[in-house]
Amino acid sequence: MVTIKDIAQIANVSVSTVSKVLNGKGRVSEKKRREILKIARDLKYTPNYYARRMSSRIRVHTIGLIVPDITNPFFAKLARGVQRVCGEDVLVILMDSFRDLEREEKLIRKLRFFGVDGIIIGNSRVSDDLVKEVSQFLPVVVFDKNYEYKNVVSIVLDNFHGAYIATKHLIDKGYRNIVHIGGTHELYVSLQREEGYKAAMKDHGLSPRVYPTGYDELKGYKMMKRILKAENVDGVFCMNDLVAIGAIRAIKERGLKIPDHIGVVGFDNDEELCETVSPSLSSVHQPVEEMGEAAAKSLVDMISSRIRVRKYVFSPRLVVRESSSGKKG
Amino acid sequence: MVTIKDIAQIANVSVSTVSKVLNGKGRVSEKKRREILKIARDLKYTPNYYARRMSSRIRVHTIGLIVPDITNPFFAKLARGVQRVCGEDVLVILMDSFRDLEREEKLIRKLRFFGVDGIIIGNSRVSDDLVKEVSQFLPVVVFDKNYEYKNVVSIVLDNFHGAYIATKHLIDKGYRNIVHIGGTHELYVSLQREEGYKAAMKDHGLSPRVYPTGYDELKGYKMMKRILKAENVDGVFCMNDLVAIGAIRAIKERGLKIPDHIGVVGFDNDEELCETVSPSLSSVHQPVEEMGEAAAKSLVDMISSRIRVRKYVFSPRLVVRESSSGKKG
DNA sequence: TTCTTTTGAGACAACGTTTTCGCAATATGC
DNA sequence: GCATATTGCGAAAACGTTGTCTCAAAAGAA
Repeated sequence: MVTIKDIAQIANVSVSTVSKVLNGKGRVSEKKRREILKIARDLKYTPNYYARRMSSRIRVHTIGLIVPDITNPFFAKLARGVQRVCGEDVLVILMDSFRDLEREEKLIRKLRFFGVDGIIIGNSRVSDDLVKEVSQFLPVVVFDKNYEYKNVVSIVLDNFHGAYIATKHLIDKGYRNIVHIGGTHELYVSLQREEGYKAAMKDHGLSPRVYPTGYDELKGYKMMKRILKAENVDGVFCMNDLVAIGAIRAIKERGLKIPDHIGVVGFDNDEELCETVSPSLSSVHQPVEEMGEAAAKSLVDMISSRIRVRKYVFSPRLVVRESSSGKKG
Repeated sequence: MVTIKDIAQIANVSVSTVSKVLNGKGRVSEKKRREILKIARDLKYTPNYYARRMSSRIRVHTIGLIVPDITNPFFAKLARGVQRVCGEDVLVILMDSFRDLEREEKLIRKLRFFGVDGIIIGNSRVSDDLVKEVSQFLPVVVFDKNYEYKNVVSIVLDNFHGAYIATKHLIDKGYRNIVHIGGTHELYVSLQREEGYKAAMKDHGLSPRVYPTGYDELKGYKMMKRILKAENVDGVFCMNDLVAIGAIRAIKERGLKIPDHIGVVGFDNDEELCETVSPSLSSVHQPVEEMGEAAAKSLVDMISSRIRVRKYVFSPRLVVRESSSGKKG
């Protein structure tokens, strides 16, 4: 590798002079400046980041982003948002923990070991202890959860509101017997969505019925099948799109029409999924990319210890498609 | 930050001794060893990666992975594969170029600037010049393209074979008037898939008909519409799943039944997509994760200058679903 | 006891930069 | 022509490690 020394030797100057020229600092004569620049170019010199980082105040920030599953469009979008704000001076190290919490812990330590300047944790299931520990050393951004630790910023979606507008939309479209297929409450968001649903139902004089289950297509399918057997339903608000897709399958199998007999609304608005399924699925959209952007920005703010916001709250909006376009008959 | 010096001071020893203990090298008395280890733990010492990397032979490798769109399941899976092989001693820096070739170039330079030890380029549209330039400094892995440069490894899928078995499958299922909705040939793979299709058709005494278009759902939809107007078709082999989804939409709109009247097969086997669309879509599966794994492994091999393979060829397999289950009537 | 070997530990250079300081040489002001 | 200000450049320390080399002390062999 060609170093600053090599350049200095060829140009017959000291390393300090070369460094000054390369960084545009200090005073160097125009003549030498040109000469040194030319040599550097000819030699295809690239500064050694590691050395540079050692000797000076860092000017380039590295931030680590850990997601439980990069294959999940939600996290892919998050990653996009984070990367979008990162110009020349920020490097994002993206890591996939494969939904394995133990691996996630390891990765976080690995990031620390590799000397990142801050960490964004995409998984809301991460343990509080870990967040506490890491935030002692580095600024941290987390999602969907509030922390009171210094050095931690929370980015949350107003899940309550999202669930509320989704439910209200079904009511407005004429559906009345609306159930909610929700999650078990180990995910904080599932609780919030449930509450939003309940509030909307109550505000309109309807009685809420919640069916907790898991978060994937199969869980949604099975639960919907059970519900159809058990009671009279004409509307379903699901805690996410996957569950909704499962529910749709169950409803179709039963010979019922969507949206004529039953209206369905999901959550997350995974476009690919929502547009592909038939009928296309209405869903609550999270501004995921924007949330990722906010995460990166606030992390950089913390790193350079500028103003610090403790919490960002984003508002969801409803994307209406065929699956909830109104009851008939 | 706590450094080795701090530990040395507290333990009343020299930095060299601390370093030896921490690295398990050299001879240190059991008593001091314990003492130093304890202090390091209490102080939550983390070695400075940058300093370490400067002074010694590197033991930890960083590899950069650039993908055009992390939101695309294909590249997300690739990223998974790459990350799967990376244990303690390898760090993956994943970057999304947002389908912007200029940005991609910048990112590659950025990676070089950040001192990665090798680069995996996920985008087969990358310019040859860039690959050439980068490979002068770093080992590079590319996909779907062959290079003769030293320091470059190619990982390719046998697209010809994939297209061949997909087409043959349609023929075996009783379809005869099979068309191919392909890509424009700026993507090398599109050419290969087209050739595979043609070969299968000719081998069975059928005449191939190729309709080149783009790579997304809308392009597939429009082209299929045109085809249905223009000629008598009972089978479609599409260059990817997105195009196939578009074709399915056009076919359904026309009032034709899949697979009864027309059989459809896609390429890439994006499970989420293929299983969600109705009828579910048969598709040629690429072992993407395995390819990512191979990429990472061979890159690490090159970095540590062990044996070097110039090219890896992977075989696709067909996943049969409803959309091609046989012609009726 | 005396000589040799082993053990434990510190001093110091090196890695490639940046940055501060000092000092000549030149330019400026009177 | 002298004092002062400015400019151009290099020497050297520092960043946190690792690794080599040296050396004293302890242990072993005679």
